[in-house]
Amino acid sequence: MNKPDTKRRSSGRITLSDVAKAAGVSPITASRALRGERGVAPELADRVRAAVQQLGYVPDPAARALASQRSVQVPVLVPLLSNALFVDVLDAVHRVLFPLGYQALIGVTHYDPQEEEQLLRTYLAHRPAGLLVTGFDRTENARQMIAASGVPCVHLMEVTAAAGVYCAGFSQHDAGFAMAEHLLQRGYRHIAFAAAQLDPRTLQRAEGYRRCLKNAGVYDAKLEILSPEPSSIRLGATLLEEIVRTRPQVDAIFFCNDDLAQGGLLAAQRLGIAVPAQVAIAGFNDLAGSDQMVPPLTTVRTPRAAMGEAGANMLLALMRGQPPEHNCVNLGFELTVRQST
Amino acid sequence: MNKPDTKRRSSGRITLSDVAKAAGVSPITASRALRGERGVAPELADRVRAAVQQLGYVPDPAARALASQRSVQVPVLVPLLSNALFVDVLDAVHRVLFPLGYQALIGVTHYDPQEEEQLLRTYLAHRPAGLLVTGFDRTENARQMIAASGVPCVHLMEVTAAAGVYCAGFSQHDAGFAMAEHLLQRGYRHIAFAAAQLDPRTLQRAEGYRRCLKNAGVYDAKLEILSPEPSSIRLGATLLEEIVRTRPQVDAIFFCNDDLAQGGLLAAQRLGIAVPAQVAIAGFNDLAGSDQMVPPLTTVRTPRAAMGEAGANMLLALMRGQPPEHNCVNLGFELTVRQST
DNA sequence: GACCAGCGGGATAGCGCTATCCTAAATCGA
DNA sequence: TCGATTTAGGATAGCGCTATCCCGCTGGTC
Repeated sequence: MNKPDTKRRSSGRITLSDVAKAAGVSPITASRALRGERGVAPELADRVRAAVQQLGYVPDPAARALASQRSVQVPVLVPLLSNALFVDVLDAVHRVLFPLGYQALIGVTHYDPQEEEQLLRTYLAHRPAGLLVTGFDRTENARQMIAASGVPCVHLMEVTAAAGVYCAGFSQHDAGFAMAEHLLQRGYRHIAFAAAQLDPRTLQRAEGYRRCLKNAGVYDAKLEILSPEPSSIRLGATLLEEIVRTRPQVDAIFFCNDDLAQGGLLAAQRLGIAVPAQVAIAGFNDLAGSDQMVPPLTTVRTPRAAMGEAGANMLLALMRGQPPEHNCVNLGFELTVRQST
Repeated sequence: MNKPDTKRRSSGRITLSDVAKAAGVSPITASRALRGERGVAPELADRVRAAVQQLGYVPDPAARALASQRSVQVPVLVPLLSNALFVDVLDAVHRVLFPLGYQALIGVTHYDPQEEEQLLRTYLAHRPAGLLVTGFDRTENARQMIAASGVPCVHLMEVTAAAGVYCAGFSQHDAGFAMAEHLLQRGYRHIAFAAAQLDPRTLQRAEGYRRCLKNAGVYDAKLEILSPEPSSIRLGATLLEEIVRTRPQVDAIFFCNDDLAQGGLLAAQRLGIAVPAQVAIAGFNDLAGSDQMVPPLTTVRTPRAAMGEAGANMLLALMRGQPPEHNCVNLGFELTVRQST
């Protein structure tokens, strides 16, 4: 009759002690064996692993986090989930981190620095193992919280030359420049830039466009149509209609994202405007469907999966205490010319 | 000179004890005050809240989880993120749970029951507060793990009459039936069903379509085109091409998802097939862009945000120990007739 | 052969919070 | 008025794991 001690709160869960007992070692040794820490005699380690198997032991992440001051969680802060762009990045991140036991926590900032700050506060309280954030644009407070926490952090989507910052992305500016250049080469001279959301990366692309057209001496500020509304296919249609109505001289439109471009293309079709004969249309990101449009959409293929993967791997190195090879990985982009320009 | 005790491991973190000390109460009272548990004199509670504010205290979720045997995490298992459908559901779930301090953990099963089982094993080890899963189709093992864990669980996307099961969804079968009925009413008699992925919900829609056409006596098994490949715009184009090539009698195509239908519509356009004059095209889910297609796509609007919201609210009730009003919420669907049929 | 670094194993003591029990004061009936 | 409840606050003891210190044992060094 082993009457349970009066004050037991046990959850019936199989604990490390159970494993240790079964393996005939002390709990600490079992712990070390499972984490592959320090020297544990191979034979003991095997016994521990066998006991784990036999008992179906699963470590308790909460206890682990509490004792070691570090969890397995990796918050990933993205602006939106409704843009396929970020979904692809997340997917790649998850694919790298999950098999290694890390938990990607998805945080949605809605492009709002205040909201991001709030999310960071919450997530940092969870003692995350690492942190992935989108771009460099955030409140001073947020920056300091990240720095003060000591949690390794990798920035996605953009690149910078700044020291001590880890990032995996590409030059949004150069990509915008490249597309504008392509349109110039095709002979267009009244090239509009239609953008939504106006997040930092969109503005960098706008700057690339601007710089390129200025170099060629064909820049016209009136041909920039910047809407703060969220990007969508419908908005793309609206923007195209507005452009053809108010700026009839426009012979090409560079949309800052493919959903806008797709909407623009469909609107052109509805209005009986020939693409690219009357107006050329270009997009950005090469989202799903752009290659199927009629005509297929010229766009810039961005390294979404590669950014997620590279960022996650870089973070992995940092979390393990190994400085990664490069601070900043520039993954480039690929101008994808199809029949809409 | 207060030399730290020899064996301090303190992380410098502000703890509940600090708050309690500042408020002049015991840690337990502070804990109770913050959780709004039992009776704590309003004045003391105020003092505690003030101390929290002043010190910038944030509770440690790991410690909390360890002590209370329950975390604030809510895993949400969805098949894919690349289908906007699930992203909308997730977004709604997050919107409900996050403000109340819960953490939605996103798990992607890739439509694979084994993978789902593995994810469940991992997530259940985290002592989640609740669980949201997609549909009812899972391994027996997975079902038992959920039941044994005692974690409240709500099923999304489908409905069932089974007792003791919580769900928020709509009848996929009836939705498939309704679309088929609409096509019949429009006078189409050779109605093809084109599907991809072939997950349980797709098959339920297929069954609805089948039942409806059989009732009308116009069912033809040869007009079902079922592809196990993942659903995509491109695949929709391929399927349409295949249908017009091999089944020239077809006068309407019911695609099981809007991405397929959009791809089909674009392919028809490329092939010079008039929609709906030569072939009518219908989709499912009313995804972004379907209303912008040329012609706009007839589809079924599904209650994605509502399912996420209702499911999360139901789970909330369960997590608080209150049985929800209904076991199963049927959120219906809406046939959205546009010009493609 | 004494000495010291290196290594494998274990005992101990928390990590920060809450479940549980306890006590003393307040409330309540009859 | 007095015992029986109820109530508010606190003391205590973990939750399950790992950081930290400790010890005994090699095995080389001079």
